[in-house]
Amino acid sequence: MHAQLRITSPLAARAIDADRDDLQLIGVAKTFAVGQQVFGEGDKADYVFKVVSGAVRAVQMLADGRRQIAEFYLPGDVFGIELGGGRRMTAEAIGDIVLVVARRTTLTNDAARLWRHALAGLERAQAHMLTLGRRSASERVAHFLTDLVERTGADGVVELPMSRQDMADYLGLTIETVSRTLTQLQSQGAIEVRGCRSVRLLQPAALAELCE
Amino acid sequence: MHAQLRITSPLAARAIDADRDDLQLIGVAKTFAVGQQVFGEGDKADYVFKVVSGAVRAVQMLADGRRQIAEFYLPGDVFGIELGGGRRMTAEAIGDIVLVVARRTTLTNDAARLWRHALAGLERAQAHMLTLGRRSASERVAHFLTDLVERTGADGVVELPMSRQDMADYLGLTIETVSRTLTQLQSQGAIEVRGCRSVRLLQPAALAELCE
DNA sequence: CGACAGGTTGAGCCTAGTCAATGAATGTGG
DNA sequence: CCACATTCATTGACTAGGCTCAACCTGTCG
Repeated sequence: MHAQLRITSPLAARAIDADRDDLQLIGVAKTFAVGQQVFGEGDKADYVFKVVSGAVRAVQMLADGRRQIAEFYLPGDVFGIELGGGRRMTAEAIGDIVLVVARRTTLTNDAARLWRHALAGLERAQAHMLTLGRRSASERVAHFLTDLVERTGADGVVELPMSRQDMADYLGLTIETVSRTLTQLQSQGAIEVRGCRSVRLLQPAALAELCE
Repeated sequence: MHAQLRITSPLAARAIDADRDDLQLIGVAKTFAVGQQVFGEGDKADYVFKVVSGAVRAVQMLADGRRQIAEFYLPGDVFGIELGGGRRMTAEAIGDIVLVVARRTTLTNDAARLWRHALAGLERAQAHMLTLGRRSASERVAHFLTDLVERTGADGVVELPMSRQDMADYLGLTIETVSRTLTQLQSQGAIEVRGCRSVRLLQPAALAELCE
């Protein structure tokens, strides 16, 4: 169940992260196909990753199949920083992706550079707890879209890399509720759903209001 | 709204954390009264804290009064590690507490020691997301009690430092649901509620089953 | 073009929330 | 020490938001 982390193309150009100021992640590029596991729960946490292209989901499962997505990682995001005790999440590719992979040990001297990524992750997790614990379905969806457009959105258009099921499992809802909520937001004129993987925000202010 | 962090008793014995191996937190002891704010949302994040006695809640609020408690900090827990951009939480004393307070700058050279605390916090936050997103009321309460007894419980008795409202806001429920769930678990013989601040776990196995 | 996975819509149900009343515990002043 | 006030917890009746189950639709790809 462990995705092979052996570098598949040792001759590939050694990828040095372009965003040096952010994280001098010296590693190698690696490609994963749709649905492929980057790492699984219980694996040794020897590597740290940075998304180059595509999106990754961090998944937790209950025995009966209930699923919670803790986070989506988009291009530029660093993930996989953990204590030694083994992965507590499964990370899977949503669509085909390219990551930069670096040994954790390589970065030990460089730990300060990972510091902010770890703390940023904590902050996002805590913010998401508020959503999961206290927000209504429409607030959750509005928050999700607003967050995505801030992270990736060109001129208010969000290209959703993930399925409805992924959205639902991230937001603590069902696919039906996500779908109904999108329809409802559309009929209110707040968004335009143009194909199920693309949403345009027509009234960002209306959505922002739902966020607070 | 910012709790005074000026040290109130400069002559107090300089507290060097007993748990050296864990975190060499060299700071001063400081006392807070019931409900007193340790720090508030927006404050500068200049200090790091460790709980000596009592319990602390980390609170997030929405404009309309909805409240989410991201975490409870119990004796031994370190909290308040954040990026520079200001507190995103309010931390409040539950009952009278004693903390050890250390300047963040004091610990910069010592950052590696805070590393594991930050990552442990991230892990706890991610685990809690699963609870908030995907578990039923009885599963949430069972999880909460099991967690507490692991962290503090002597022989299966949990002394709850927090009110029902705090529990509800941590679990993403209402006080009524928390209360009803406790009653229900009691009538199932899983727990014994002995006064509203003390619970004895009679069938930890039954609770553990609800946790997975 | 047909098949299939993924998405939407509808009907009914159920869990947890809301509103309200009662009960227990804690604190204060006479 | 007791009476009272106040806050917190429990219980009940009812409501509602989101879930379940099921049918239908859409888009994608061979």
